[in-house]
Amino acid sequence: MVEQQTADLTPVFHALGDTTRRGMLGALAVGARTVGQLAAPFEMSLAAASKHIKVLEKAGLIRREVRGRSHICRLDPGPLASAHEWLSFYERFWTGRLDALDRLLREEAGKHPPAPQTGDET
Amino acid sequence: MVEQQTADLTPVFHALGDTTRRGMLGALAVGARTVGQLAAPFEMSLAAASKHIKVLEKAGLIRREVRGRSHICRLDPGPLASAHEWLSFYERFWTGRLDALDRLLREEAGKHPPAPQTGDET
DNA sequence: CAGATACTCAACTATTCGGTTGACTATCCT
DNA sequence: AGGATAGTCAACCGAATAGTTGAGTATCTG
Repeated sequence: MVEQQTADLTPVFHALGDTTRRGMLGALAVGARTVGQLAAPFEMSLAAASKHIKVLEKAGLIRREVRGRSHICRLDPGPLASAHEWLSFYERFWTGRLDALDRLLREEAGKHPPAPQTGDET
Repeated sequence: MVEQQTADLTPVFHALGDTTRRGMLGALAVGARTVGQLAAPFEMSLAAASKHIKVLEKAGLIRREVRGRSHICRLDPGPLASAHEWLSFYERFWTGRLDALDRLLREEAGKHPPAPQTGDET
C-alpha cells in the first residue's frame, strides 16, 4: 500500500490550481529539470517562474538539488499520492457502483429531515 | 477509459485548495444539503459560505436545485473524476514501479498527460 | 581577472480571495 | 397582511497571488 505521510492538502491543491505549475509538473514527469529549463516554455520572467517553482516546492511536490549554479528540480510524488487518495474517496460517486449502502446513506441524509437513526447531520 | 468531460482543472483544483470547501464536499458526499446546512458547521457568515458554494458550483463540483426558498446542493463528481484521472498519470511515480514502459516514456520525452499545452523541450 | 550564466531576493503593482456587514428578494407560515 | 426563514447581492476591507523590474550572489568559462 501507499503509506504516504498525510500532507496538508491545501497547499497541494492550491499548487495544482494553476496551469503553469501543472505544466511544470508535466515537464518534471519526463525527468529532472533545472529552474531555467522549467521556466523556458512559459512566457514570463525567470523570477515569476521561480516563484511558481517555490510554490511547488513548499507544497512538497518537488525537491531541489543545488548543483553549482544550477538548481535541479525533481518530482516528489508523495503529495500527489495524498491528493489522489483524497479524491479516491469520491470515486464511488462517478463509477456506477453506488451500492445499497451508499444509496441508503445518501438518500437518508438528504431527504428526510428528522433522521431516525444515528444520522445526525452536522 | 470511457469519455470524460474535459473539465478545466484550474477552477477544480482551486476549489479543492480550501478546507472549508473540501469540508462541504465531504458533507455532500453523505447526501444533498441546503446552503444553510452546508454553512452551519463553519464559523463564518452565511454570505461567506454562500461564496464558497458558488466557487464549488462554478468549478462544476456541485449542482443546485432551487426548491422554494431552499437551495438544495448535490455533489457532481465529474470534475473530481477528471482531477483524479489527471493525478493518475503520476501514479507510477509513487507506486515505485518504474518499469520499462515508464522509462521509455520518460526518456522518449514527448507527451505530458492531460494538462500542459505549453510546449516541451529536451 | 572579466564577463557570462543561473538563480534568488526585494520592492512595487494589480488582481483575486476570504471574510465582513447591510440591504434586498423570495418563500413559507400564521 | 405580517413576520420569520433562506439565501443572494453589493460594497468594502485586509491579506495573499501573480506578475514585473532591478539589483545582488554565486558559479562557470575564457
